Amino acid sequence: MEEKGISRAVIKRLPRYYRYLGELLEDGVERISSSELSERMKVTASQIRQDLNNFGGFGQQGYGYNVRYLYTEIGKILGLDRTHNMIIVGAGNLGQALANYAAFERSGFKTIGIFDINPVLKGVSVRGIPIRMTDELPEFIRNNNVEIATLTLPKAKALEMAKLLADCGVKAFWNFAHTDLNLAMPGNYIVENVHLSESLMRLSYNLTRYESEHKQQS
Amino acid sequence: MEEKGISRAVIKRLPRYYRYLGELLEDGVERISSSELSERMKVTASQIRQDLNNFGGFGQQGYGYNVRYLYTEIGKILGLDRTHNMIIVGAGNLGQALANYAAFERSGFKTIGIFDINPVLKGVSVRGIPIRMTDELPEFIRNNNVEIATLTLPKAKALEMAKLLADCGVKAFWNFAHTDLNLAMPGNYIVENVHLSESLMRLSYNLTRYESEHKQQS
DNA sequence: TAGATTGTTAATCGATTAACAATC
DNA sequence: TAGATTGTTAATCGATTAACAATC
Repeated sequence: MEEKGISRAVIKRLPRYYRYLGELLEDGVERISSSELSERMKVTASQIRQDLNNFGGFGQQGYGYNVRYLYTEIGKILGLDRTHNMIIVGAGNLGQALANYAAFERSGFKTIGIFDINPVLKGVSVRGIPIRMTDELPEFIRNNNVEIATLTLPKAKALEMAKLLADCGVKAFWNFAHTDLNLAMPGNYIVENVHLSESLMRLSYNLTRYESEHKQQS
Repeated sequence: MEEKGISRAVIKRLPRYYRYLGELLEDGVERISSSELSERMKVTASQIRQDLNNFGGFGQQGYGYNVRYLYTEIGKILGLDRTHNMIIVGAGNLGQALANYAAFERSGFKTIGIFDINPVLKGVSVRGIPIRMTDELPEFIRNNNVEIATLTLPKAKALEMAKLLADCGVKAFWNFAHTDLNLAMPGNYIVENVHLSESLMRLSYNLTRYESEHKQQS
């Protein structure tokens, strides 16, 4: 099961396969063929088979794929077969919303700390987790196995904070700040950017096109 | 300036150009060449020129691009030259966090209503906007020009709600529910999915690969 | 065995990069 | 004018789809 040189496009699709397989599992479906799955997901059966075969032969000729097995295997590939300790840096609205979102925990992403610079928030609890001051970060990371740092702080402070965290040994960043952290970080780190405003702009682009095509409006 | 058949890949990059140009503008940079911009953004100059030329010749040979002009033009393409009225359906943590996020408003996305089914939230205000009950939605949409509906509600209720909103005339959906709304909606609608859990899984995938490559850990 | 469906190779398509003539 | 840099065509690269032999 040597995985190397898997294309970004394939990786991007994996979580979606995982979601669909989870739903099939909930529905009690035991087996599924690539063509059945392709119909549900609106992708080609060819693509499904190509994608999965990057990681190994999970199917069986003449039968298809066992849903539970495939679900489990994709889960392993995605690293969902174990717990990842996460901290949230920036306890504003978005940071607190993410901390409150229990579904991540079910997938193994455990929020073990929330940090902010605002002294007003000191000691305030979110889902049982007290908000700590950012100056406590180095010690906290030393005493806890922090794998992922979620950055929900203003762009101006995000890079500096990421560098500090990197120095403390954090390897992975889930970045909500409006900046390309991956380009600015010296060294080898995992950065996943979530740029909500860019998502909204794409929506706006498509809406604008749509409206100019259907201008039967008043 | 006929725009048609612009590839999804190009559209995905547009907001990023817009962001970088905005920063250049803030820094007082007047003109920039594709090669200078390519260095900052870590893409090829060729790609920048190709991308921009999908929409028109914004540059000048021997000079480059005027930052302010290009910024404005891309803004127009993205539909940021006017206001878009938005409602948020689902006033949980994420819905409230998005409502509180003032930066969207600066880009022209104006939250004019927040809705939930939970009677406890009735009348609670978020950034001056009272949370209304979802049964008021049809009338609200009739009386207000609602272009975009942000869906921050559980997956189980998202599709039903989207259909109701569509019937009321809402054309665009910013969907945070864990479901592929675009595939499930009958008819022609604009759907932009934000699947945070899938983003986190991609992070986890990359982290897992990274750790298995650097297993000098205890 | 016959039928079904995978795994995989080959063909196609689309997106990115390179090159350069046009032109400011 | 000479130098710079675009706009655009051509070449390359990578990703998707089609086809089919392998095999359950």
